Amino acid sequence: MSEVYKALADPTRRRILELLREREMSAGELADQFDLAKPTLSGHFAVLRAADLVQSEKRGTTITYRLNISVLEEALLALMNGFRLGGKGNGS
Amino acid sequence: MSEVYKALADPTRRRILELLREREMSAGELADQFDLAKPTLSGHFAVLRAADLVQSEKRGTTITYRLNISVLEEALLALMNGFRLGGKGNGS
DNA sequence: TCTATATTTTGGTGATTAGCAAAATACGGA
DNA sequence: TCCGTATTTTGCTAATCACCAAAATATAGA
Repeated sequence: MSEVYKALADPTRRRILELLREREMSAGELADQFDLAKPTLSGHFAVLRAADLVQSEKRGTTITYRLNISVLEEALLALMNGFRLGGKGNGS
Repeated sequence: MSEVYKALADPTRRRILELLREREMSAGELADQFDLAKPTLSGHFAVLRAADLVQSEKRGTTITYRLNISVLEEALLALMNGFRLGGKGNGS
């Protein structure tokens, strides 16, 4: 669970997650959105995978990444609840 | 704003925030809750202050830390909204 | 002014991290 | 099997980070 926070700490990774919110994308497509070398992005993907924030599917020579929205949601809700932050009302 | 995520990435700092949710505490009181040297905690306080997640008030020789709940709440809500995560319904 | 207490600042170390180039892997097609 | 494309792995460097001991700062009280 702590891996989620670590994953979110990096701005590039947050941007990757935002991009994946719109639609799933291949590793190469994602890499094109950044001014970074592909191995660098590949490392970021690995961190996001380790945190289970994204799922990957390999088709042919291409790897498609998809946002694992439930993990992100649970992590943020856990944090909100940990601090008794209800926002729009948490029903308690 | 990005400093908030960095601040939340460390488990010791998250624990400090949880402790401050219960009640405000002095630097020394907080330090006693951890198995870490005081300068280490002092560094964590500085990170939390830089992120504006805590406020400090000096009275005599003692510095009292208090949770800045609104900053934490705004940061988490911003993240939730950024990912269109409503949780219990975001009224849109 | 001297001492004790509370806290931060300084200076240093070891671990982790983000970045890159180059090499390796995996796959599809000729 | 050989080639080209997509992606990851490896090996490295520079920067950041958590941690500590020791020194510095600030305040209260004798």
